Amino acid sequence: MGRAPCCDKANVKKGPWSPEEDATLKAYIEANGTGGNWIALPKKIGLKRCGKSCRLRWLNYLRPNITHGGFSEEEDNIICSLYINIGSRWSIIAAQLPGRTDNDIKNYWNTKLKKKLLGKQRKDQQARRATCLNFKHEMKRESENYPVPGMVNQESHWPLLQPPVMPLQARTKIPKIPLRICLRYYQFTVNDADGPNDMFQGLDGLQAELSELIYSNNQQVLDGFEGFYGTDNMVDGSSTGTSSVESSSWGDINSLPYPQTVSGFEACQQQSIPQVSIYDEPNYFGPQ
DNA sequence: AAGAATACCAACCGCACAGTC
DNA sequence: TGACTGTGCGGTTGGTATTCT
Repeated sequence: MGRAPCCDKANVKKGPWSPEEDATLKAYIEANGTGGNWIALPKKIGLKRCGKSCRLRWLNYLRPNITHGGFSEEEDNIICSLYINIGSRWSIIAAQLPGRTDNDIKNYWNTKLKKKLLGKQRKDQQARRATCLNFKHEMKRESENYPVPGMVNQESHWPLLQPPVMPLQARTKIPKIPLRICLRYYQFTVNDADGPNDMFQGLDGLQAELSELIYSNNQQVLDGFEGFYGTDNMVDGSSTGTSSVESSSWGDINSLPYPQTVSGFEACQQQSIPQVSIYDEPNYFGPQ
């Protein structure tokens, strides 16, 4: 037996909201608030709408101080960085952009930003490939002149080719990392990227938890890439499921799996990210 | 000018979580 | 402790607008 539906589907209107419905809902909420019960609200004000639909309409459209469209470069960078670090947690990303809704950001990402980044990523990758090839040729010449004893497989020493943007379809299969950890990791990798980081000092439990989650997460990220792009871009055996990531430790930040995945977005990372203090946001650091 | 293809975005759906009883 | 319920979230859908051929 499934869960009872939240409303009587047969007697509920669907589709676009009329200006009258908008006005009714807006007027009521502005005067009385939601009353803490969205399910009961439409009945109370005579709207033939599902409570969830009312909530969505209010949050995404009727709520004061909503900005639609016209995303700035700075907002692009914030979205990009947060997406890379915490994935499709749109509500969290929206919380960092005053006036933006999660739905807006989600739509913006899916329709524009993703394509924009993919285009840039392709360009960057081509450039990197060219640089890498030149470097290989030089090294080859060098090694012919000065062979390195004991170096069997030089391939493993070439710089990593950065994987492209994670396809959404693949990402959806990734288990969610707890919010508390996502946010701290975001702070850790983005806000503190420039200097020595002591965020995890005294947080051994969190560190271990994150390490484990990031690792398992990354395995699936890699699997996703493999499936989507083939194994050509995979490096040092990661396509077989035994990546170098396995030996990642927190002792060396460069060995973290996420920054490797992330670093293809230098363009984003190098932009100055505002020091958003997620910790100040009561919604996110309530009792966890 | 018209039909097809693509882009955009509002809204829906279903799941997970948290609170309550 | 487990069932029930409201809420929030994220993925997806479908209608409309715009661009392309």
